[in-house]
Amino acid sequence: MPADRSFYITTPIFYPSDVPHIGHGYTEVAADVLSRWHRQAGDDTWFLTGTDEHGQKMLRTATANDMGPREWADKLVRESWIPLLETLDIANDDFIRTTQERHEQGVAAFIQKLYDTGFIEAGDYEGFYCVGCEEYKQTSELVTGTGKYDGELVCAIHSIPVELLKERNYFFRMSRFTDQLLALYEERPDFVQPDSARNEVVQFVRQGLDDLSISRSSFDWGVPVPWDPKHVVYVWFDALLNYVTAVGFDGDEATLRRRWPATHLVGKDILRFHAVIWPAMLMAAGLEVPKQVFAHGWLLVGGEKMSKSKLTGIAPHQITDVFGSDAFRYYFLRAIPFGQDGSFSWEDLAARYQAELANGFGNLASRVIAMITRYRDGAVPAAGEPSARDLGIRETVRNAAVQADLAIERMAPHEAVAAIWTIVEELNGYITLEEPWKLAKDPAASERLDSVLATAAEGLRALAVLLSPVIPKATASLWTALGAEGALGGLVDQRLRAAGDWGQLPTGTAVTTLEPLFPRIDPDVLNA
RNA sequence: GGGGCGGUAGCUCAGCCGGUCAGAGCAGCGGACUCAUAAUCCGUCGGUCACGGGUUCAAGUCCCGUCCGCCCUACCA
Repeated sequence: MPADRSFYITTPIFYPSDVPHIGHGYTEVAADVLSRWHRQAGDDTWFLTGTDEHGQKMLRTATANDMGPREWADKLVRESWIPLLETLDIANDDFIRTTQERHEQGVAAFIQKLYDTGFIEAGDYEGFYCVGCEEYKQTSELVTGTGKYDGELVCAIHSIPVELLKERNYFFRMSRFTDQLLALYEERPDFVQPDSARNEVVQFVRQGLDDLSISRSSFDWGVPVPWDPKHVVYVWFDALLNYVTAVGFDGDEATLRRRWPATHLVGKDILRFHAVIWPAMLMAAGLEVPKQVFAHGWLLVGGEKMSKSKLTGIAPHQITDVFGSDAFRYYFLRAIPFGQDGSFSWEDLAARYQAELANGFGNLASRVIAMITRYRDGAVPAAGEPSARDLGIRETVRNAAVQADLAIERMAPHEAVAAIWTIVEELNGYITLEEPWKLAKDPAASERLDSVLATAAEGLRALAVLLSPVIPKATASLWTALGAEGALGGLVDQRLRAAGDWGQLPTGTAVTTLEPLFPRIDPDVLNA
């Protein structure tokens, strides 16, 4: 694989009026780990996230809060969304807001291009419109209201009355792309993943696509339609374009060529926008479709999809305040097969923190550093002729590195972590079998003790590198304690695809005190 | 109503094209050990694989039906 291959990954851009919960956090963390891995592997990596700030709903919540929409968005981004990224230790390369000039200008150029080439035409649209959904509803999507709205037609989702509107709108001729899209799904089975998501999309498109109304004239919070400024661009059509406007669409061809196409991480609920509408838009514009649209699962709390209305919503800081950002990152990537729904519970989180991070990895680091300090004055000794067991450890490390990289390649970070964790398990077993504390009492076993400690230290070196995309803070501490920076350079500069190569930590490297990487959590805190 | 995905040990889940597939981790229990965050290592208990039929020499594994759950349809990642 060429070292300079491009890897461009995106999260959905979030709607600022939402309150950040662990579902948003999960998406961010997944994208972050994948991008950190690729970046550290030497790929030309770009990780984009951001916010979706246009639309009628945004305008109304801003008005309700006595603010202008832009001012309102600024406040939410500053107070909620940027802090979310900091809470989770997210290393995104860019943060796009749909109210930025670079985006609005790109949207205008894109829609003008489609208009000029006949993919957008004017049409009349009349229908029931739900303000909450920001979209027109079919009558089958409406129910008869009760209580305050007794007898009125109300939206089935929001339970508020719909408005009968007639608009002279502009339509995107999406229906023309039905066959091309089906061919795309057929030719590139990986375009939509996992398979369950792909099946849903294919079934949906087979029923045939309608044209899509992509402008609104009843309010003005959005990107003006260039040839008819009384209209603004429909918020989804606007929002999807962030993925290209952020990397140079319309103006910076070199950057666009360098980054695009992207891997899109999305939640299952917005799969259609990304797997149907978005590629159709790109086809119309003559741009490449995305590399992949990957729908991850929902977090289930108490067996049900996490929900604000059911009070099962959990704010990311509730977890990081107790366990730290590394634990959040590790837990969600390790415990949930990427692409499937996953159960979250505090009990499971606490159990894995204790068993895997504290007792497994953290304690391993502590015991190795402690023994090198105690038996060899803190200097990593030189290994002698390797025993079969020593060679076994080397093999474990090599395999783990290879398997982890392959797993990341197929969007299976949970498998990558599991592969890396075999090193933790093997190394703990190795130390128990070799009993270095006994070797230390026997002068004749001195050389063997050197080998055992050197093997363990080198194993830690590999672990620090391989785990750095997942638990960057703990691995940075370990890297420092190993004294590796002087000889090998910074942790994030270590090449992941070479992490399994044996013998990188030099003899004589001075280790230093290591505070517990994952200290035990006071049970009283957990029960609080 | 239409579509998708599930129902396997107390818990979370592996089990691809049918033939050691009845498994893993955690929890529980017993033992070893002491370098380490009362950590580690070894052993062990534990399931009529939702239910009822069917195909087959052979079915968690395929087919039909039933029940239950979740999701999409109907923009909370």
